[in-house]
Amino acid sequence: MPAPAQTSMTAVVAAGRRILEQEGHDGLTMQRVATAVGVRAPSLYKRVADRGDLIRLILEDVARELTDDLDTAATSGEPRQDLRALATAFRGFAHARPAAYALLFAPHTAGGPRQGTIERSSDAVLRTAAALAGADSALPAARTVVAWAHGFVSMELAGAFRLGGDVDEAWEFGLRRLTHALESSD
Amino acid sequence: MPAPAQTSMTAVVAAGRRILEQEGHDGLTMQRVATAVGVRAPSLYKRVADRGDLIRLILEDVARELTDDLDTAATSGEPRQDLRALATAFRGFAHARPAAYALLFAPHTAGGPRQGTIERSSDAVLRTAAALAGADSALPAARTVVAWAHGFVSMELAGAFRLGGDVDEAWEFGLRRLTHALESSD
DNA sequence: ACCTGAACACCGTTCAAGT
DNA sequence: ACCTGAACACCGTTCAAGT
Repeated sequence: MPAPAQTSMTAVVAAGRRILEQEGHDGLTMQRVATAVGVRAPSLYKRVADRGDLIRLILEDVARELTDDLDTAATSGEPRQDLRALATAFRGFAHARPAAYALLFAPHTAGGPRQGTIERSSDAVLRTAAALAGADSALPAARTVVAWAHGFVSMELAGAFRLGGDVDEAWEFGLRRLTHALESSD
Repeated sequence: MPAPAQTSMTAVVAAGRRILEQEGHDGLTMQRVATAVGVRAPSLYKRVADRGDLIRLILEDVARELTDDLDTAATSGEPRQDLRALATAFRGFAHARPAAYALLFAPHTAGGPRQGTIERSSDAVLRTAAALAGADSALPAARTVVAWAHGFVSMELAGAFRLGGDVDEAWEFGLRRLTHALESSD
């Protein structure tokens, strides 16, 4: 006689995301997730392989959301404006979901996101980089701007800017100079 | 009758660094450190307050080492060459000690490095940034280049560059363009 | 088919007892 | 003064037993 399902993979992942953001990576325990969806911890193993698998599923979910934000942002058709919109959306996402963001760029113990997820998330940035720096330099140009944006935001979130000064001003400075740097040929 | 000391804070921190690099952050357990220095786990609490404190001590040690590397690198007096040397030293450190590097830029649960450590580590980059971008823009310019370098290296170490292409070429591209971008006034 | 309690092998940390 | 075993409150995970 089958026992009725009390939860679902979708609910488990959603609860995981909520707990990740509220309690941090270390607070994301199987027991807490289980309680949140109304079962005991062992039952979670009917939905996910293990904690690493749950984290990977959360990761895919977060990546999809960031990709949607970026795709929505880069629509002006004017490359410099698109780059600014992409950077702003990127930073906004990180500020709104710091723990999810950190997870996205953390070294992945178990495989990380699937290749398709990576490609889809890179698309808008690559298009804008190509428009600014030329098709031949699109990949290194995209890597330069993403490296800058990720480095800036992750240092900001980690509290690494501790010499005073205006952090927003440094962001604007970097964005302005980088935009210019990608445009100019060397 | 005092029991003879079997270890020291210095030895505990050194063992911690070795284990961190070999076993990763999660493998850095009190039990493993204790075994490495020849005592049982409870004895470590005579040397460090708790695991967070041990991590903070390791962090200070790692920061001092990176700072020394950077100070040694930026000595040519020619700003563009110094920037290249700083970037190369920074990336080299991260490649040689990936786990220590990740710790350095991770959000710090317990306080993080002391302010003096931060200031000393920023010095060489700030001087070079001032020489390139002018004293008024030194801080945002330094933040831009460190954000780029950290973002690049951390993505590289996390395996986030998964669209093929030459990663070294992207590093060179970014360094060249950024150097130029910091020099040009806006 | 899914859920559960019990169990196992780990953690970090505390503390009384030894020397 | 430092070291130790025992203990506590947690983890993730497995599994036999329930429905």
